[in-house]
Amino acid sequence: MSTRISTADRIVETGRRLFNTRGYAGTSLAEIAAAVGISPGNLNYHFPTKKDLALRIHEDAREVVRARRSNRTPGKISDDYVEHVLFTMNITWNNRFILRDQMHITDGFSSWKEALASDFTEFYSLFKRIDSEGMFRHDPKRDLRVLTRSIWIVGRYWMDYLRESEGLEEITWADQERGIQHHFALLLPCLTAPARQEFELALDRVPAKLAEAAFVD
Amino acid sequence: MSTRISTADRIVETGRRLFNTRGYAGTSLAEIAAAVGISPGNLNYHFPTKKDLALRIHEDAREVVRARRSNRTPGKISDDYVEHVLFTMNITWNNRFILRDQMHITDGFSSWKEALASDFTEFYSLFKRIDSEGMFRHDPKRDLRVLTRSIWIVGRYWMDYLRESEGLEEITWADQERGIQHHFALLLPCLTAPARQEFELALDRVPAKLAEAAFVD
Amino acid sequence: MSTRISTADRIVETGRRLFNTRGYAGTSLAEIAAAVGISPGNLNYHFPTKKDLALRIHEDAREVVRARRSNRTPGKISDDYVEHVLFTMNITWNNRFILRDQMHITDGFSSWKEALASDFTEFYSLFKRIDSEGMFRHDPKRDLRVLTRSIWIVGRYWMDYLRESEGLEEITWADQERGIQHHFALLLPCLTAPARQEFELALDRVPAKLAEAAFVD
Amino acid sequence: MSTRISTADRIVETGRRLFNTRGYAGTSLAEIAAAVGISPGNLNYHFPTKKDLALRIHEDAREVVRARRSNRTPGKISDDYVEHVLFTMNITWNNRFILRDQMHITDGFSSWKEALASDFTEFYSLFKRIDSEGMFRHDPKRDLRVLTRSIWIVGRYWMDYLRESEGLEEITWADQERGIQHHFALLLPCLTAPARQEFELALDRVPAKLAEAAFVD
DNA sequence: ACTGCCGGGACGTCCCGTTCGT
DNA sequence: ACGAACGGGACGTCCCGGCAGT
Repeated sequence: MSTRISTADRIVETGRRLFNTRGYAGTSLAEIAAAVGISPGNLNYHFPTKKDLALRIHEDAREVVRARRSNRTPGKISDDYVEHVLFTMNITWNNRFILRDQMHITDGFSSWKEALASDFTEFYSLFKRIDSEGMFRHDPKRDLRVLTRSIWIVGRYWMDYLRESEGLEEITWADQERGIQHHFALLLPCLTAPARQEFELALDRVPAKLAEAAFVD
Repeated sequence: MSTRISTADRIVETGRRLFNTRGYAGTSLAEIAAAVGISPGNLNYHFPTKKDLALRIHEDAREVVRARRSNRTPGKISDDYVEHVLFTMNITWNNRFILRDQMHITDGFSSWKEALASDFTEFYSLFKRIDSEGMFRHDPKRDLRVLTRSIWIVGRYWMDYLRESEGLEEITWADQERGIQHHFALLLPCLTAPARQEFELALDRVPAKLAEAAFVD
Repeated sequence: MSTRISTADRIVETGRRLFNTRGYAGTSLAEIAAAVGISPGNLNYHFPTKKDLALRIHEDAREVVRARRSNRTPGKISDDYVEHVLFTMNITWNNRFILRDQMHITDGFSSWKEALASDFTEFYSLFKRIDSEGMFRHDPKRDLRVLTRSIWIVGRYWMDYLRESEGLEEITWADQERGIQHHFALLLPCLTAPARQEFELALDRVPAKLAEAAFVD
Repeated sequence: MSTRISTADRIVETGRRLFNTRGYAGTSLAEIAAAVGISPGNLNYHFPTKKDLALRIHEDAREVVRARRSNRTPGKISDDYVEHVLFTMNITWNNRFILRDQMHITDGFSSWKEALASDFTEFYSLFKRIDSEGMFRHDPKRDLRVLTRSIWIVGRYWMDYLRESEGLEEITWADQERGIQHHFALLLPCLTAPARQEFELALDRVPAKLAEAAFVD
């Protein structure tokens, strides 16, 4: 509520934004300091090393993931599904430099890989709920794990696709909605008719929940 | 024909490999020169500028795309499909730095984005062939373009997924085969029973064609 | 009298120790503050400038010299001799950075050179006492001043020798005793037999006086 | 003979001179580059690291010591003695920063301590020659090793003494001659009358040999 | 075609000294 | 008296690009 933000947080925010758009190696600390409006010396006071700043951004992101996981109460499967997809898309987009520039900041970032893994696990449990609720059409050949991973990949890389192939730098709600629809294009053919309807309705219920999403940029 | 490779080509190969693994900004010309086994001055003789080298790599990649497109004769839809997926996975993986480090080398690389776009167009035409051959199960709600794009994304980012989530740096045939299977996990639920069988058989016919794929690393 | 040491004094002690071991230019104020357990800002409150701290250390050392000179009552020549050597060895070792790093802190340190000079003068007067008491063997070629200076140098640099050639960082009483013995190896050949005995006995009387020496580290 | 000196050697010479006068930590690479008349970038080409430069200077000095040791033919004991003292004084003076600034460049410099040790060993063997030639006056209490070390210290630190106590920065022949005389003030009282005369004459024979000494500054 | 050498500049890091608030 | 935060500047390192020589 307070408009006063600590210098350290302003650095973290600016750093995350610049690292995302210009890359980790392509962003100089001088640029960050200038963008924040502080001196390079002061930046060094808060984050002695460039990697320290990256690690802090990384930990903040992990904290957001942890906070969501503990504060969440399960609801309708379709709502949970949409919420999960939106959250994953956003958190990965807002911290995309971490994965993109892994090679420069390898040490200490292994946990982010684990974050991806646990995100997939959570996504997979949603599919098992769908299955246990009998919403899948009968298909003896279906490998649920493979199907889940394929669809998960679409969610993970949807925004990268937008940036690379469509040249976007700013993400709007419409972009996210398209992401959900591309999800559904894969999921819905596997569902029974009532289940399809249920999931399509879930998308309409989303905007009201949008505020809960971890929107940063 | 000759086993002797020109210095320029060795530079291009080494540069592509290092740019991919260490990033464009994270790779110094001195590193490339050392990896090739030549002096930095000599590298400068062949490529006056770092960006010149990147542009050359880029053009070589485009040339590979062009060559495939002109030398290709349509075959069975299922075979063409598998071949296309493999080609796209490889060409994008082998030149992933171009998209990843767009921000540093913006000028002259827009054409690579167009290459991706035309690749999608080609992929989309395959789906239209599948449709015209009546292989799709009936589904009035299907948006073919959206479905195509979703599945295309899985192919485009499959290897990025392997690197990020599974930590792979070297790609084997098994990894590519899994990529195809994740494709099929999405495509097959939309097909009629005979079409499914046809596509599953196509995968078995692949290894013989592997040599055609643009394998580099 | 109180066991409570003022912050300023703790800074002076820590600074002297660090300047000696790591060098003046090689010791940052942040390191000193951390070693003392205070904030850099507080250090700046007590000593506005790095050189101010160095000057304070310097003055404290000079004060020790002055205090000894005024509180001292002459005794036996041999006892006075040993006491002087010990004092000189210690005071120069404990403040060795002052001479070593002269070049960085030239202003205001000329007086320390004068302190050395007057120390030599005092040492020389001891030799004149030895001479006037008829303890020197007859030697027409002896230049008393040159002899004095040579022996003085051994005392001045004994501990530097220990550090450089023997790698010592901590000085024990045994090390100082060896210093005295190396003194005697030069002095005794010039003395008469009874004088030699007298000086050798003086060394045994030392430990009781040890507390008087300016032991700091 | 040639007036053309390689850039690397000019850097080494200038670096040694500046490190000696201003200290290792107190000399910036920019200063050295400016003094040599080259760009900072070029300096980095020849010596990637400041420590690399220091190590090179160090090795050059060790090489001088090795060269002298292998090219030397023993002569009169008195001449050898004077030659050794002069050489040691010069080599330590010309590279005094190495010992003074040990703390900043600890790694890889342990060999210099060994150089000091072997220099002392050589000096000690001279004393044993003096002894075996019956030049020492009879003295049952003499500990030859202790005497040798005491006198060695005077030689090792004579020039440091000149700088610290007499404020010298440039060394002349007169300064070195005084160093020898201070040596003799300690050595001669231990010698027989003819031996004293022999050693005193040796000093007069020196200037002709001066060119052989490793004079650098 | 290839090398050694070089200049200029940028970046990450460090450090000193100051100020504000308690 | 003390600490958190800050500004400005310097230093070591690195890197790109160029040029003379062969």
